Amino acid sequence: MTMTSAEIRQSFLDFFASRGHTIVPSASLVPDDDPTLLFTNAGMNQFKNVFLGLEKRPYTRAVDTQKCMRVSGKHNDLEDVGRDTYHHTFFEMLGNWSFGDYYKKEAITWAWELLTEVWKLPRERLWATVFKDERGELETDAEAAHWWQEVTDIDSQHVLFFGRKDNFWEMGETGPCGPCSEIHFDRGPEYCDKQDVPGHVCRVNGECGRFIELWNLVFIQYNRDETGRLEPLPAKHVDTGAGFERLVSILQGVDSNYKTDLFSPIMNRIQELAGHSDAEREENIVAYRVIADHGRAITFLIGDGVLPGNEGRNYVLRMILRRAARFGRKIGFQEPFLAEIAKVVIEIMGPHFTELPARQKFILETITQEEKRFYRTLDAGLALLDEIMDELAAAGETVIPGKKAFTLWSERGFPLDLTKDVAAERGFTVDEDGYWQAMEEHRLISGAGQRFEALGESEIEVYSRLLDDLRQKGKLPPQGVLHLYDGRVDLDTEVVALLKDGRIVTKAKEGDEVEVVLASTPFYVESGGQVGDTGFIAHYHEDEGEPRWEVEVQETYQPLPGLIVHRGQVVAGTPRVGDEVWAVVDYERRLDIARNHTATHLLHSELRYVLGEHVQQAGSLVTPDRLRFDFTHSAMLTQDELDAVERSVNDAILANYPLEVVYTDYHSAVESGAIALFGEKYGERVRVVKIGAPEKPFSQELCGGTHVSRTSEIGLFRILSESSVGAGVRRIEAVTGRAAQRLAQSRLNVLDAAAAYLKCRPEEVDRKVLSLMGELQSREKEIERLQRKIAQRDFETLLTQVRDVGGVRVLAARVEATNIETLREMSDWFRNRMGSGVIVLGAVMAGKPNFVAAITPDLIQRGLHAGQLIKAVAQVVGGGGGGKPTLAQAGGRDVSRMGEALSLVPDLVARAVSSETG
RNA sequence: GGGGAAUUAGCUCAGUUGGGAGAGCGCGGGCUUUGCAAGCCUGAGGUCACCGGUUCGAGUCCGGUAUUCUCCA
Repeated sequence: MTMTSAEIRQSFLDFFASRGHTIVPSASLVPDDDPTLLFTNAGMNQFKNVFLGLEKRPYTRAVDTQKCMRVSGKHNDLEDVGRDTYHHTFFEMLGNWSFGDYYKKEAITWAWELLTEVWKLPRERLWATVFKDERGELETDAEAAHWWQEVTDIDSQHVLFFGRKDNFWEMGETGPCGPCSEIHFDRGPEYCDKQDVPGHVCRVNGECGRFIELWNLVFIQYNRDETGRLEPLPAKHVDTGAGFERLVSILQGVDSNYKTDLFSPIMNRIQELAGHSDAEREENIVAYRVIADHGRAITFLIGDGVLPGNEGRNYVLRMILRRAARFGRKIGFQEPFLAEIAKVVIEIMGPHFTELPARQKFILETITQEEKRFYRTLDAGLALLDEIMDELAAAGETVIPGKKAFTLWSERGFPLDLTKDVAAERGFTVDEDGYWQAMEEHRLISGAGQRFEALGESEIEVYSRLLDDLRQKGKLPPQGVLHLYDGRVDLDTEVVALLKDGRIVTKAKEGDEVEVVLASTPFYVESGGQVGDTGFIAHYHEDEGEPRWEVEVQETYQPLPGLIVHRGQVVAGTPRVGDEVWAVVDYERRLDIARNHTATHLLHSELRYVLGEHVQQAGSLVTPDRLRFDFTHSAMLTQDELDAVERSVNDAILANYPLEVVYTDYHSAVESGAIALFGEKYGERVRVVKIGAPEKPFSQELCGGTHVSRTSEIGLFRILSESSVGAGVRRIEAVTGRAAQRLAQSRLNVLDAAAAYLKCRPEEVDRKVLSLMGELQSREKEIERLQRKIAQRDFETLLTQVRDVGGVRVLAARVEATNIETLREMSDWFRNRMGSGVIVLGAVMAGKPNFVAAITPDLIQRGLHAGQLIKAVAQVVGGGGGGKPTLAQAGGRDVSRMGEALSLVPDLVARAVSSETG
């Protein structure tokens, strides 16, 4: 009786739960607070700070299945996915963890027990590896080897020793590390894919597919310092990882991950959609695998709040999605189909990863939208490719240069295989060598940019040591600084630490910039988009009205969980560690922030009501002055929509809904309909802010921020702007309360003033302005008409100055004109009237001389050229010019010599004409 | 983080050594038709993304910024 994948996952979690482990939910695929990492790529990511000793958890034993993505680097290459049966972009990593609790004995015992007794894998097919340094520098892991023999009934011949590459695990250049012990499974000789290689012998850590690694038990016992030395750790940890998909394939007895029940429903759905026979499915198996694998990846990524975009992780998502779409096209899909694949993924994985069904509509819409975008770029690329081929065909070529093909790819995202296909239809080929050469050049130029830079660890270490120290001395409770911001704005407490210029000090003096750590604090710490509080920390002596010392707090932040730091300036006295203080928040400012924050929730709720449930928060900023709310929506909001949203928010304010804050656990909160945000990390206990009647809340969100107690306190809500942040994300900025009142007042004052100037009622200002603008426009036209009339009159008198130069009618004159267009127009009249001739007109515009020269086409053949003519004229006034043979213009600097310049024209014409005849 | 491309009328886009800002669709008015689809005539609509530089002169050349697209890491 084979187990389903869901049963296997659950049995893993249950097995360790029954041995004192806390079942921990998978962390998001988007690592928070770790800029060195594009995606969560291993089970230990979320515990990294625990291993580093920077963070404490309420448990010492944990078990989980972690969502992981590997798209580049040593572990995986996107291009390989689909070619074999076991590489994936998205996968689950099962793990059990000990944080300074049990160690090698238990880890080995339980792993063996689970594999052989619960999952009933035959022990004769299991192998274990243990660390033995090939350089002899590090200690052999005799302890692990001992326990393998002692607590398991593994065949003693099946315990092997391997060196650093396979059995020593390090997190990075420095940090926690240690030996590991791997468990391998022998799938049998029929799985060997190297049988035709001479001299090949199947073995553990060999080249072939017969032995595969099932489970890695890492024993963290050292810390590697900057000099590369290994220091034994006081607390030893266990970090294990078992690739879930591979495990399922073994337990279900299939030879490919894609044949497990994690993938086969997806593969079947692809076949159904494509209308393929079984033979056709086998022919296109690589495409099937790619679509199935990538389908899972994109579903989970979007489920964790990643949107397709053009940089960083957003770009990776787009790349994976488009790769899947491309393979889909290859096997015959003509329109977006990936949402159908995602539906199956959600069906399979939804029961355990509940964020998927909760976000289903959004996930599917996002996928289809991006797929459509991709089809559009393909269309654009096709048009461009056609153009390129047209040009080549005209030149008698049939090979598309590699560089052109690469440009299609790098600028339009148009893939090479498609270029080849389309080219072949018209009998063209592609210079692939040139393509790869261009790709290499591009890679060198753009890939030379540095990688992500690691954060300054030293700063963190100062805080980390400080926090440990304060806890040990009992200055702070185990959970750290008490954060008592909820519902209060002041409290009495004690200074437990002071920092100046990043160093721990015992006192500070007036004027110093300091960081103050208090035993408890009423200051809200920047979080969830809400800015931190400002205010004062002051030390009073009994019965004295004035404080002995006072610090003006400008910023509060949390460098580590449990540690809250107030940064500010000492405005009076000398603060000392140990002083009793009164910490008080700037109340008015806190209230302004609360108004904006509550209004943000109302806005979120109304946007979903007005625009639809696809609206998801994509970011927010709440300050005392204004609020900014980013959300997913594909189109610009119309004025009607904005009006509707603004009106509904104000209606909700007027309804004077009460607010209620409740603490509950994450799952029941989400189940009762509370909105949780993408990419946010929530603990088990969450804070829910409900607006409206408690039994039927108007809005409920998981939120740690500060709020008003009834909506009417918000006052007025007014949208300032609506704009775009990126593809599919819009931004609304708005004000409330005092800021809205100030805005309304100043706007109305301006309106009143405008009405007074216009001598009309404020309600009529827009109409009045429109009619004035209309009038202004018609007057401008009238002026233009009159100017033309004057010009025409001047032109008539000019005609009397036409001279005959060698049989050519020539007119050179200075006129009054305010723009170059008038000069051109006059030259048109001249040409129309004379039929044949040369005209050069000059006028002063903005204090500088300008010229236009025009020559009728018949005279061009006699060697005349307006451009050359005017160049010579302009030289006299210190300028230059040029143009076409028939029409040219020029400018200069010296107004006083304009007459002289124009007087040259007859001679110049005469010379040009005579050189032609002579 | 880096490379490349794009940004011109409400929309889709032309604009080739720097020298008259254009087309199609859409919109307004008029004509034709029994009516409709349409056709004909005519009109309005532009800070050529923004800022700076070169030049007598910049949609066009150079530098920077913003936004969008795209590739590499």
